[in-house]
Amino acid sequence: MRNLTLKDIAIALDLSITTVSKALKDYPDVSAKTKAKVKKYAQEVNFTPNTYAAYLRTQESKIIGVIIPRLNHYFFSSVLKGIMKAAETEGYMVIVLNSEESYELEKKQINRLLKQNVDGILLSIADSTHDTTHINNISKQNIPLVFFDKYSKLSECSSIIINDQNAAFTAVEHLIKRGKKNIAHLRGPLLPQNSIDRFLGYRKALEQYGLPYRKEWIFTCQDISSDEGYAYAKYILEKYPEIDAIFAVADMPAIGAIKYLNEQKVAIPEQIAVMGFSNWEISGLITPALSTMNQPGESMGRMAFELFFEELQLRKKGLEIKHQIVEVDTTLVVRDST
Amino acid sequence: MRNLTLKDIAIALDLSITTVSKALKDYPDVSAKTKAKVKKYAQEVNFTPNTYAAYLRTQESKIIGVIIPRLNHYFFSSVLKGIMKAAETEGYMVIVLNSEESYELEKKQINRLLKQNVDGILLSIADSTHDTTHINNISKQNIPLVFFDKYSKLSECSSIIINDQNAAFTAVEHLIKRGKKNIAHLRGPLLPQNSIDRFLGYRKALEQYGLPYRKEWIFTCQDISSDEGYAYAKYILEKYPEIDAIFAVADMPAIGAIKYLNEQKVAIPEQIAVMGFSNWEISGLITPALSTMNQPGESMGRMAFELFFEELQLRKKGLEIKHQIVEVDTTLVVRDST
DNA sequence: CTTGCAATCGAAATCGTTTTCGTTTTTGAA
DNA sequence: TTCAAAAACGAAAACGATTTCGATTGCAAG
Repeated sequence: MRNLTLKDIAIALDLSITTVSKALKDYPDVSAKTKAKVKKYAQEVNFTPNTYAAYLRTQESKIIGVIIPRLNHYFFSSVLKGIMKAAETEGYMVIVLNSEESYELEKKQINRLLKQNVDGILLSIADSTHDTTHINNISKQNIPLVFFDKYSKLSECSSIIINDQNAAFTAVEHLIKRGKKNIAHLRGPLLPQNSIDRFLGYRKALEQYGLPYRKEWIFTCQDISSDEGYAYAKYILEKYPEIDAIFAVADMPAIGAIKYLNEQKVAIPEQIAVMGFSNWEISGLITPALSTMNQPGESMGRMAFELFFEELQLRKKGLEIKHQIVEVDTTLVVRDST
Repeated sequence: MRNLTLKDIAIALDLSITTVSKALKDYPDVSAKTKAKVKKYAQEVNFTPNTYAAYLRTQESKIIGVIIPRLNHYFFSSVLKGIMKAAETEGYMVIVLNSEESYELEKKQINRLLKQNVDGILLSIADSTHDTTHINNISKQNIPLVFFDKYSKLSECSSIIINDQNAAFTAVEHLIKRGKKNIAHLRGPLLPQNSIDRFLGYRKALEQYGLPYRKEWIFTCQDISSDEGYAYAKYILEKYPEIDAIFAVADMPAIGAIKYLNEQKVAIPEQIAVMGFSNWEISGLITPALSTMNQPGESMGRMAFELFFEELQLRKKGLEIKHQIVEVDTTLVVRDST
């Protein structure tokens, strides 16, 4: 039982393939009567045109590609969910690829998508990506590219991001307002822009409130893992007992830190407050519940798709494409850890 | 800069399209010299055949579809990761769709994939799926279907699953060996087989160790959420203070229960032990760390793809297809909550 | 009864690859 | 030198949809 074709319908209704095709696409040179007949029949037999065959003429695959740096990761899978939901409403399929935060793999996955002739690429760049020539290849193939969350300032294209610096500022400001004066920062890797911006927001808050910035209180989480948070909390407690708050680049290291502090029966937030970033589902469920900055993954995903879709329409109409950089609001979520 | 075609190569090397195509596919009626020349050039210009055009002849899209009931869910996104990695090694792309545990949406997504002419479908059925006619449509289209984790006994096809009943038995047995005698069960919804089997495993363990089975100690988590675990823990503490252990159908309800017990300063595991199921990344990070049954998501994903791939090879060769049901081992992970 | 003009319809080319089958070239033996 | 067989290549037809452009029909005006 294979899928039906235009030919099947044409034979059944004693029409030409051409007329059937045109009737279904509301061409003006098909009579209303014929259109109705064809549409009714197509509906009955549940006909939809073969997308691969259509691609050959239209060069539109109705498939987009999404490259994600981490898959089993609450924030990114939320974004993915938003992308998929939005894509569905416009009849697009989503091919998902994983870069595993690796520059090499990211390059490879981009090439795979270009070879696949997807209609667009949604990308969150890997932590280890240090140049963007592979990304610029996408523009050469003339297909829309949209960044979400992790972007590159070197490539000019539409992006859906948060203001990491402001969000980090708000987070650290919150710790300061809680009376904390010696605030450590578990920062992310050195390359990605969001990791840099969060660090800058942290430093700006210290400055603005007249607190000293101490380089040795910055700890780099290469993998942004809970293990690193755990290990750094141990180190902090032993080496810098004066530290009274930790601002982590993400929820995972924060949760790792809390894990260690709990084991050592350190009072949270009284002795050490802990602040995360992203608002993972789990962050409200640990004890004490983690204060964090909420980053609306699903709606970021939806908007990423919409940016792609708008750009595609402009391209189809041959209009000038104006890249949009959309900043989504983050919100402070105060729980028990601060 | 569009992608190159066979025609471009043919012109460049002054050959026919036919010969180029055959050279690249190692047909015997092309001379070794020509083959070498064509392959070298194709390599240089980084040629790969257009998959959509190839589909038209071969009816192979080199795309598979995966339908997942929940996306931002550690276990399922781990499975997805495994599927994608395996697919990549065989040159397959993966279209991901979300059923949101909804029967209606699952039906719709299956139809979308059939219309897309994917080469196979990997499916974990939704909790609310109560009949399987939509699933049987897949076999009618004659494309391979593989279940992972949540399967249906009504549809005969290859599956990669765990032995939920045995795993649940092991979990409850562990609680009993810890000296617990009044064990409640936060079960999953009524329909899905895994939820039923875990319940049966629970009951079997009670029986085998001579503990009474009490119907009122079974609590149903419709959404398998932490909120439900939280609420049931409250209810249990108030209504059945004699209960000394909780076995949850999944980690999330278990974590919710622990959240409440922590708030009430209930000693875990002394007063009440808590056992989860799945071994989410987070379950080792909460306090107290959650004991659970490990369910190897990523390798289940890999194996699901392999089952699809094997079946595809058999179909291509016209051989008889034998459906395989593969049971993956689960392991008891003992942490601090039991 | 023509002629002109809409209104409808359909033939055919096209997209890029695969594959069948026929054509040309080469080779080796007579 | 000739001829048959083997080796190497290419023409052309598919796959299914889209779209251009030409063909047909119907109808009203001249």
